[in-house]
Amino acid sequence: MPKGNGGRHVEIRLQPWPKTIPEAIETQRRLRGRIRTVDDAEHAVRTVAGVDVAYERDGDRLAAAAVVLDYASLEVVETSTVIATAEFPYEPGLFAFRELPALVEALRELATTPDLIVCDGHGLAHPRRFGLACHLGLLADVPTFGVAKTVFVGEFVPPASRRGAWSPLTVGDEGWGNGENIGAVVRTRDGVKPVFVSVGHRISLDTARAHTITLSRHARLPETTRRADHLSREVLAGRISPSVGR
DNA sequence: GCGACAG
DNA sequence: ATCTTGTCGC
Repeated sequence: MPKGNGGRHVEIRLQPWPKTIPEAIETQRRLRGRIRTVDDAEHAVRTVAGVDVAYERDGDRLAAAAVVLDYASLEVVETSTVIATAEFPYEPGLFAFRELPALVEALRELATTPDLIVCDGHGLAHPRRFGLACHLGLLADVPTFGVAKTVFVGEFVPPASRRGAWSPLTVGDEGWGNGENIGAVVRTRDGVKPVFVSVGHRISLDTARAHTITLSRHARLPETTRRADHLSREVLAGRISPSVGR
């Protein structure tokens, strides 16, 4: 019965977490088939969470933050932060294996299960169609999508300069419109650089794009990632104590 | 072979 | 991601 709302805690298990590049790639290939790119039957989104990780310039300490907002007011409802150590090197295409352990820890500490999670990075717009947003969506079994600041894979035509304008992000398209659509290049504010939106899990691209516009009411990036980004940096800097770790 | 490469 | 001053514009 507790689907989305009213749920108690985000339940996630990491199972044997990959330690090597080959293992990580194999894990993505094994899990990508489970991704669902359609909206859930129930649409109501009352709470939305943003997640992000801040890194120490030298050393391997990191701070992960999960911020839950009330979708309608964009007011903070709850936050959770974790100080941890980076166990996986940054590798383009495998960056979920570096950030997810800490993010999952932070999500577990939340008292409520958000109806949606917005990730800082790509979902399907990934070399193997399994970016961080897809991976987190599957592990948490919560609707997710990613909003990245730069393109990773795919081609696109710059969208018009007005807020709301967008163009498809495609791959395998040599100019004849026969490629596959892996995301959307969205202009969240008039005249700013566009962001790259792609589905994570249990959501459609159209819905993810609509949420991106709604959540980017005050800036180029969604309020969710802005809040999570800021909080993770404050915790890493020691100006705010983490709810987990020390 | 060479360069590119989410954060 | 992180390192960095000033600067242009609403």
